[in-house]
Amino acid sequence: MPKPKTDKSDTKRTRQPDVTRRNILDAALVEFAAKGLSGARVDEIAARSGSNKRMIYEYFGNKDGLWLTVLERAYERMREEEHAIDVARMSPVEGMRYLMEFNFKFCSRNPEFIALLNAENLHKASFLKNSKKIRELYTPLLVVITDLLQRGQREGVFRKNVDPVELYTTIAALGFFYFSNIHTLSTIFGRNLLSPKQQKVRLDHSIAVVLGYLRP
Amino acid sequence: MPKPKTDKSDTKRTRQPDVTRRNILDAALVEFAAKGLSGARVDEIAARSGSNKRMIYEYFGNKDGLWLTVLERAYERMREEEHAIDVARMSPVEGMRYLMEFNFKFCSRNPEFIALLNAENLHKASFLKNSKKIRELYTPLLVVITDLLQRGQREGVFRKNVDPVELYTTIAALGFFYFSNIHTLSTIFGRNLLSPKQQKVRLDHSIAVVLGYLRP
DNA sequence: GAATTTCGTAACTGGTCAGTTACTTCTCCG
DNA sequence: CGGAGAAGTAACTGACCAGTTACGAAATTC
Repeated sequence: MPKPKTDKSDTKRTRQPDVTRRNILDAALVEFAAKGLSGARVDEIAARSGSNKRMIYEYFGNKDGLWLTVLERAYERMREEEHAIDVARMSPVEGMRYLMEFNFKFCSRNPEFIALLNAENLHKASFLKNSKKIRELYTPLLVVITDLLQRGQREGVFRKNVDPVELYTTIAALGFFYFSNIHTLSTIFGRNLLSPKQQKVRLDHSIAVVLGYLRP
Repeated sequence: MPKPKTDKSDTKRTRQPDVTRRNILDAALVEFAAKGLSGARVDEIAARSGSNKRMIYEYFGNKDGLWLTVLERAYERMREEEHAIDVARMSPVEGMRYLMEFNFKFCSRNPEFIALLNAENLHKASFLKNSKKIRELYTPLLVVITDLLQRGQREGVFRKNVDPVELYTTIAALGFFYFSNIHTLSTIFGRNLLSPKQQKVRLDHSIAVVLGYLRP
């Protein structure tokens, strides 16, 4: 037995500070999203990350620092995905439809993002307000919407005098709210709103609302 | 001095279990809304209520029991306010406009309700699901919307084939989301969305979206 | 007005948890 | 190699907190 190196799984055991860092952030995202800031347990995050408490405090200072980093990272990810959107070649109506679908499905496949935002709003966005990165994350979706609106108005397929920020908020609301409140809504309506079928119904309706509104 | 009765403020000091109960619930609403379930402190609730811990455990069993009661009470209040709505004499368009305004302003003036619902959704509505009262609280707003839709369709001022549940969800979303995410949105947009001016802009836009969609 | 029940107070208990520390083990680099 | 420093471990600390208890004070009832 010259070099057993490690008893653990056969992952290579070289130094990878950035991998460890990422593992911690991944674990923290899950834990924070499931239990909120005060409900989350640092020990649990350490265990789940495969790393340990000491590293968490080494990299992130304290629980709050970890929270802020997780939050910023979640926004960054969303921004990255949004950047990949290209509706320049689509017709305004087509583009708007695509945009709403993207937003809706993003919410559907990122429930942790929803939970994180809700928790941050509970704290009156006090962490986000102190973030240095926050100014960069003005969402690109807004730019795309503005462009679509202008083209649609020029072509006469959209009504005039639509404020892009308001429309953006409306689109965000139509996606976000459904998933944010999906458990209480499911309980009250006695339906499982998480089912793909119900999700499709909801998305179709949302698109119909916005496109119906945008008619000249 | 025949009967000084109490050294405290001149509130009467007779036995009033229901008043004490209500005071506790009021205090709990504030604390829970501000800090969530796990963040809230029972000691703080006891202090704020003017009563004490012992009474809390006497009336509500434990922290979770208190949470559920607070939640049910919040829903009941909403239902009561909704019951007072009477749009029977309004035109469909007028009625719909009034309904959206009511919903929006209810969210505006009940931020604790918003916070409570978000916290409950974080817990996957596990408390609400176990509530015996839950079946009663199918919101009356839904009935009113159904009626308005039918009348509007008969009169030819609303489009056909609108699902009342979907429209209800949309209206709820347009009010709820804005206030639920008001802190992160304010931070990202760099505006104070809590200001009455911004609120009016938002409400007007929301109404325009729904009425615009409903056009035949 | 005594007995009984309700209400209030404050100290206590047992457990939890964020953050620290002392110490060991591994990895990297010259 | 071998030394320096990074990564890992686990025990520890001190604060906090949900829930309990023991006891006293007040109020209702008969």
